[in-house]
Amino acid sequence: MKEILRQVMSQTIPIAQDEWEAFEPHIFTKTVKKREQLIRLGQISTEIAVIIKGSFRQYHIIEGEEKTTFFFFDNQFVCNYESILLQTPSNIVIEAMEDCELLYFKNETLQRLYRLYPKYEVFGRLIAENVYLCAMERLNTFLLNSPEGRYRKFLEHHDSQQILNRVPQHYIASYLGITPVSLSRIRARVARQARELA
Amino acid sequence: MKEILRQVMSQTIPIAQDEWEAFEPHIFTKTVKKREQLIRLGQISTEIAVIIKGSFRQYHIIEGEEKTTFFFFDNQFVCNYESILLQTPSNIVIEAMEDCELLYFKNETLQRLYRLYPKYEVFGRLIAENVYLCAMERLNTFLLNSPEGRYRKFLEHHDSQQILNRVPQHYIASYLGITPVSLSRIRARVARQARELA
DNA sequence: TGATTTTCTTATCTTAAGTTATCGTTTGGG
DNA sequence: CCCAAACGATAACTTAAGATAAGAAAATCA
Repeated sequence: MKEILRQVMSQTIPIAQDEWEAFEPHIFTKTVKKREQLIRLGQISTEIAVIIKGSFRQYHIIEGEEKTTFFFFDNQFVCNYESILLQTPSNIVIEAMEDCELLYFKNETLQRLYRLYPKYEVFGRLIAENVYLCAMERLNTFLLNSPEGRYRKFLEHHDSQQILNRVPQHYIASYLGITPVSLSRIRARVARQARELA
Repeated sequence: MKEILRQVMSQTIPIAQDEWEAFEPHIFTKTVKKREQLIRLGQISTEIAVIIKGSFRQYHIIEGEEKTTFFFFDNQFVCNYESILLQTPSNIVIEAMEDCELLYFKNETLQRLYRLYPKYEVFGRLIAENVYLCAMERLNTFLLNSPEGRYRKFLEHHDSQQILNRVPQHYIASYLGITPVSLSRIRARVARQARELA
């Protein structure tokens, strides 16, 4: 089971046996039931997890409203990266959308590995670089596309599978920075245009 | 002069004398005239620069239109981080808004330092983490605020000084993801509301 | 300096998103 | 199994942003 984490990590950089053995004992498992919160408001994050099974959404609470800003799926890391990096209280909630199984480890474990094995420092950098690239790609969809354009891109990117069928539509609307009503209209418009083409 | 780079770097992590001496000979200076391009479309980036004096804007070209997506000012790093990380041709232009003086070094120099001194690897990670946090903060203004809200935040954040007086307004509009006309209206609205309060 | 270009504002019109409400449908809990 | 709550589509209305154009002010430059 823990091997899954090693596999996920190996997507960025291969981990040697001795490096893995230093890490392995500090990896634990956890299950989170649907609607349970993995990250709570105001809590300083200390753990980094990988999703074995299930999915999460991240949301801000703005004037009493939940604004869904991110999704996490199988084989992805979940954590409040900002809270971990800055050691500040979380301004977001991360909540299970399905029953989930996780592997997790303490950030202090990672920090220790940074000092013991240069490889992990490289790993840490590659993760940060990767996460940056994702954030920029997302930011660009806002800078360069209209709401309808964002929805179309979203469809291309997450083609039917994963997200689309597992995530309530009003969460997706929030993710795209629009209201549920607006997304519903955009969907109708896009579907109509597709029909007219055929 | 090169000391400025050391100071900027020291904001993330202190650089020891021997570490600095390994780096220093590989730092060069460059001047860029207003409207000259530091990063060109399609070019694979190899250099990382720090602005001693002046400012740049970054833009995409979408259907013949320039969409300004970022600004760079004094004491900031300028580079096409994405192109450097992925070794892909640049899909953006970075252009001087004023006559600029720069320090710069080759990415390969940094890569070599990564291998020679663990400290630089840490530096690389901290930069990536930092840049990620900035991207997220920017993304959140789109997810959580309306165009008017984004303009208000922008005002708070860059309070009169720096940007506001050095940057043409239609670049700022683009940066906020709206048209120049729309920004002009928002400004009129905000100004009117401020007057009504007084 | 004078001419040209760029920049910003303003107005009009169009389009699309926000708001609120209604109505089936689905989901989930008791 | 039933009831309440959540969800999605749709409609009516309001609000604001996009597109286009015109004119004034500022910056550029020859």
